[in-house]
This record gives sequence, C-alpha cells and structure tokens, in this order.
Amino acid sequence: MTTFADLGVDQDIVEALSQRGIIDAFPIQEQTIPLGLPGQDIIGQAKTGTGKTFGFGIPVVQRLGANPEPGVKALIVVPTRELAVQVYEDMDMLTENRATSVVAIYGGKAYEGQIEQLKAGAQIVVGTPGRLIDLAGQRLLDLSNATEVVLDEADKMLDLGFLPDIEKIFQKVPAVRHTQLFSATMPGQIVTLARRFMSNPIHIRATDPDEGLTQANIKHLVYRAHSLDKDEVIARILQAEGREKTVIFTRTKRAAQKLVDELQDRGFAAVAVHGDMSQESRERSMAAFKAGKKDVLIATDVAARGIDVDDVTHVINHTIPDDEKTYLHRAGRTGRAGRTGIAITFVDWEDLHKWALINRALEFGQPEPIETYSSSPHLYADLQIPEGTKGRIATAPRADSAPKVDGAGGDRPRRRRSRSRGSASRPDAAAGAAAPRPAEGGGTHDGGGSEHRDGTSTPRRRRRRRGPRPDAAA
DNA sequence: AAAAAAG
Repeated sequence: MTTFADLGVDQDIVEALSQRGIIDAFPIQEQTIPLGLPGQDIIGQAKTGTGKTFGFGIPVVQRLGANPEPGVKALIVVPTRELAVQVYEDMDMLTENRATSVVAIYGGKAYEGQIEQLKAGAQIVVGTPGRLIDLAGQRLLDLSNATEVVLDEADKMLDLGFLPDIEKIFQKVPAVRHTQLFSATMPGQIVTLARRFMSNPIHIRATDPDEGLTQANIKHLVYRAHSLDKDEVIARILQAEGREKTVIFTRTKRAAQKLVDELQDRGFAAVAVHGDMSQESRERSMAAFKAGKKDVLIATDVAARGIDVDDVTHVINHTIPDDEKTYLHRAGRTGRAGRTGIAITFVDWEDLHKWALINRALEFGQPEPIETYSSSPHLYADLQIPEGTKGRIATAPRADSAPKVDGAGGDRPRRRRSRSRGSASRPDAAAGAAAPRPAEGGGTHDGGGSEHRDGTSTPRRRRRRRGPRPDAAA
C-alpha cells in the first residue's frame, strides 16, 4: 500500500490528509501524483468515487510552493456550482497548513465575496465557466498567471455545451502551463480534442481494461416502468433496510420538483436540487443531504457528476439517463471509496431503445434485463432485494464483488416528523404503506463484506452484513 | 430535447 508520503507529497499536506484518516493513496492517485508533481500534462481517467480530485489537486497545491505570491496561479474548472463548492472544500483542506488560499467562483451568488477574495490574493480558483468568464471580462479575475489548469469532468467540459466557454478560458491562461484533465469517462474523440489544449499529455487509466466499465461494487437493477406506479415503488424502496442515503434522478427540473413534493407529502426527508431553484436553496439542499439531516435527494443531472456524499447506498433513475456516460456518472454517486451501492433504473416504455443502447455500451450482459411488474404491492416490496433478482440483475461482466443490500423489509416506518404541509398531506403514508415484509433483515449499515462471485447473483443466501469496510484502495 | 452555465 502506497501512502501519500511515499509519493513525495509535502509533509503539511500529508498531515492535513492524515488528520482525516486519509493515509493510503488510491490507484489513480498513485499513478498521477508522481507525474503531476513534476508538471507532466495528464488525462486522468478512473472510475467514479476512486479519488480523482486529490489526484490532480495535490500536485496543484504542491507546485505552487508553500508560500506563493498573491494572485491567481491555478484554475480548476468544473461543470456545476455544487461541484465547485465541493472541490473548493477539498482544495481548502489540502492547503490548510500553508499560506495558499482558495476561492470558489460560480454563478447564482453575490459577486462581492468572490471579488474580495480575489483581491485578497487567492492563488487557487475553483469555478464554473460562466462566472469565470464574466469576472475575467471585467478584469476582476486575472488568469494570465494561471500556470496550473485543471478541467474536472473534462469530457463534459469539452462537450458541445461547454466547449466555447472552455476555449475562451484557455485563451486567457498562459500558453506554457501545466494542464490536467480528469474524468471517469473519456470518449476517444474527446481525448483527441483535448490534445489541442495540452502538450504531450499522458493518458492514465487507473482501470483494468477487462474489468468492465462499471464499478464492481455497484449493483445494477433495471425495471420496466410500463404500467408501474413509480412514485409508489420508489416510496417502498426508500423503506428498505440498510438504506442510508438515496439520490433519485429525473430527466427534467419539473419532474424533480414534482417528485420531491410527493415524497415530502408521504413523509420522507427529501430535498431537491435542480436548475430552477435559487442557488441558496440548492446549497441548502446539498448541505442538509450531506449532513444527513435529509436522506433523500431528488436531482436532475446537475448532480450526476462528481458530487461526493458518504453513505449513499441507493441511486434511483426515476427516468433513464440519456446515454451510458450519464448512466455511469449517476450510478457513481453510490459505491464510492470502496463502499458498495445499488443503482436502480426505471425504463419507461418510450425509453426502451435508450436502455438498449446503454446496456450495450456498458456491456451489462443480459440483453434485455427487464421484467414487467404487476401492480401487486407484494412485488413492489421485493423490489429492493438484490439477491431476489426479481427484475433481473444486470451485472458488469467481471463484477465479482456483487454487493448486496441486506434486508428485504419494506415495513420500516419512517421515523421522521412528517411536516404536514397543507392539509392534504399524508403524513403517515410511508408508514401506512407497510408492505408485507418478505424476510428478515438484520441490517446494520455500511454495505461491506461478503463478496459474491457471479454474474447473476445467487438468489437465496441471505447474508448479514458485517465484515470490514472494503479496503478503500482495493 | 433537457440540463448545465452569467444576469
């Protein structure tokens, strides 16, 4: 096991990390840090939740020196505001024992604080394209000395929607610079395009080529949603034992809002994040979810990438994502840092072709792992039992550590104060739903242990969880 | 087509 100290990381950074129990480097970090430190341009690719942020962040901090002059020397560009906040926090942590300061520059927020921090001499900027260009245009942000440049979620940043902004930004930074691009997904044509902004980049893939594209510790379940009351089924899944936090993705902002209202009415501690909300509300939702004050987050694809929340045990695709990349990123909100997780996808009738495409791209194996459900509540209750393979399980080809969520139960009432908003609210609906409880549970949390050699997952075989948290860097 | 990203 390689430690950060072994990789040549400065002592003060090692201390900031170790204070949080972070000692050993993940594979992507092990591979990119020794290259990034001397200034090698890198395209870094590693699966979701395997530590890419430190992979580029540590070299950025260290290369600025322990006592950098005031003024922007490093720029990290990300696709969403929430990710800007998160990466800002990571960078802030890495620099806590040195004079370097970090600022987050993104929209939906007052200019003043951001401008102040820039004027105070912040050296590292983490931001989203719009506000960065805005401030740069006003000469309030000087990028002419930003010799460290990172595109996080790089394939997204180089995608059509963002590319013009990214080109503008690259025009503002020095031609001679250190450039790092990171993402879990890096289509070949994006890699080709990326080379335009880099010099002799090395493409690092911290992935075993025949390991499959999906994370081995995420289990994938797919259900045909045709004639299914999705809200009802989701409500039941949310009562599964062993569930900690859940992220539910919808295709549209409106659908997200509708679902969060519905789930709140049913008594769940749910919050939403989508682009129709004020930035303040978005951040409030994220903070409550991260802190565990709320355990259900309903989101559009704004939260599909990068967002790192501990203890997300379930991801639910209320509507199927558009493509396999989005599928991978959404599912990757669970199963982070070696933990296990479950990704459940509902496929609407009109989206069957999308599923077929995703299924093929991700090499899930079973061609059409979809089964129709009747409206029997009992079947709904079984839905969250992975080993039941009720709805066929699509597993990555070599995924041999099929995780399981324990407990089949569907009857655990929410112990939430149901805030009756509006007289029509049904505060007890969740508890009332009390599905017949198919089996014992015995669930503690933290999906750990019990590896499971497979392809289809054995029905039967109810195991209790326990066992050590899978070694993070495994 | 939707979502994101400036206001």
